[in-house]
Amino acid sequence: MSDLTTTPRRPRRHDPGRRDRLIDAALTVIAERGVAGTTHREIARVADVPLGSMTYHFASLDEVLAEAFTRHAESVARVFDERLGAAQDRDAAVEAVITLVSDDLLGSRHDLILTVELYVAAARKPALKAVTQAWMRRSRQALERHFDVTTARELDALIEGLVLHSALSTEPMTPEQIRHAVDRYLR
Amino acid sequence: MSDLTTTPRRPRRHDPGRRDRLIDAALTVIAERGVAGTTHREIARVADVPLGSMTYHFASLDEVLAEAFTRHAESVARVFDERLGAAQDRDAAVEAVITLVSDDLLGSRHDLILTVELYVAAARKPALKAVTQAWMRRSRQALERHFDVTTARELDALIEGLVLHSALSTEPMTPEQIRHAVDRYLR
DNA sequence: ATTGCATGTGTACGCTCGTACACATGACCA
DNA sequence: TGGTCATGTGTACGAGCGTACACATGCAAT
Repeated sequence: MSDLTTTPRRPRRHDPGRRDRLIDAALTVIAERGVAGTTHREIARVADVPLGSMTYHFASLDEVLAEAFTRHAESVARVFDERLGAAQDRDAAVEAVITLVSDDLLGSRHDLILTVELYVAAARKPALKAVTQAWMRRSRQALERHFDVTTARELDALIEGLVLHSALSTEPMTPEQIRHAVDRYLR
Repeated sequence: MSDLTTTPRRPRRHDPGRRDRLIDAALTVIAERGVAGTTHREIARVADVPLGSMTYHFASLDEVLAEAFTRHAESVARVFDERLGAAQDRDAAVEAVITLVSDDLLGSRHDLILTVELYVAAARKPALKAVTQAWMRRSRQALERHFDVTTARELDALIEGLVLHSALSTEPMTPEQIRHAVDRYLR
């Protein structure tokens, strides 16, 4: 018992990669409390670092948000690329889309919420609008490896709708229902 | 010049329907600044009433949000009902859906933003989740007047996707593109 | 071994916010 | 016409926020 009267002053030091951990912590906070509830103090608490560390690593809270959402978009886009890149023909691509929606997109409530949070945040902050648009362009290009331009765009919209609709409903669509919707549209 | 030294003390009185005006002002503020930027003070400024008037008419800020979003959902749902109710056969219903998306939903950027804002807010506040779910149920029932249950649900998702996709893109889909997507799915 | 400097830490400042609450006033009813 | 009270108004308070900044510390280069 030595820290009851004086401030403890943490001994912690030498934490390489802390900046990365802070970005991950930011994503956790955004998913749990929303962008509105995301503060320097809350991120620091989750990452278990002092408040001062935030202002050292980031110039502003907007910078944190931009880096966090960029990481999220990159992560989802990579899965998109991989699934569609592995498909050899159109039928396989259709299966890839079904798996993508059922497993990858609807499988993680965390990612789902992050996506919607990004959408509204992008409506106000230009830096985030750029992130979403780059993401959209990339996923549409991935679809164009197997489908014509018009189909790719429409399919992209359908995917968006299926995901969002499921996310907000009390009874999310089952994999069978997803398959039915995609099949009906593509075959 | 008599109000430079002392507080002006507004003479205003007798403003029936002020509560309604405040709810409308809240919708304006939400659309312009987002739920996060919606405060008692900002709503009061837009409606040109003193701050104290907010706490008189509403028990909390959440109550304001709930009433505002309920009004928004009701307003959109009514248009939905009207368009589909007027359709006499399936072909007319398809046209109604196309008009609905192209004109009503995509026509108003104001309403579009309100809808997305409602979606994320509903993820945190149970009262708002109830609002979105009642809304979804109602629009699906409107579609079921002309389409079978499965088609109605899938069509609802497609509409959601088309709207959201257009809302976030730099180049929103044209009415022709909307028509093409809906036609492909329904005919 | 010394020291410079990137990294890490604690705290203070000014601001805006939701909410509470005391006071004003005029429409309506007896 | 006089009084009541729902409605309208101004202001204060405590909390949480972003950010700035002075101080600590140990790795690396000399």
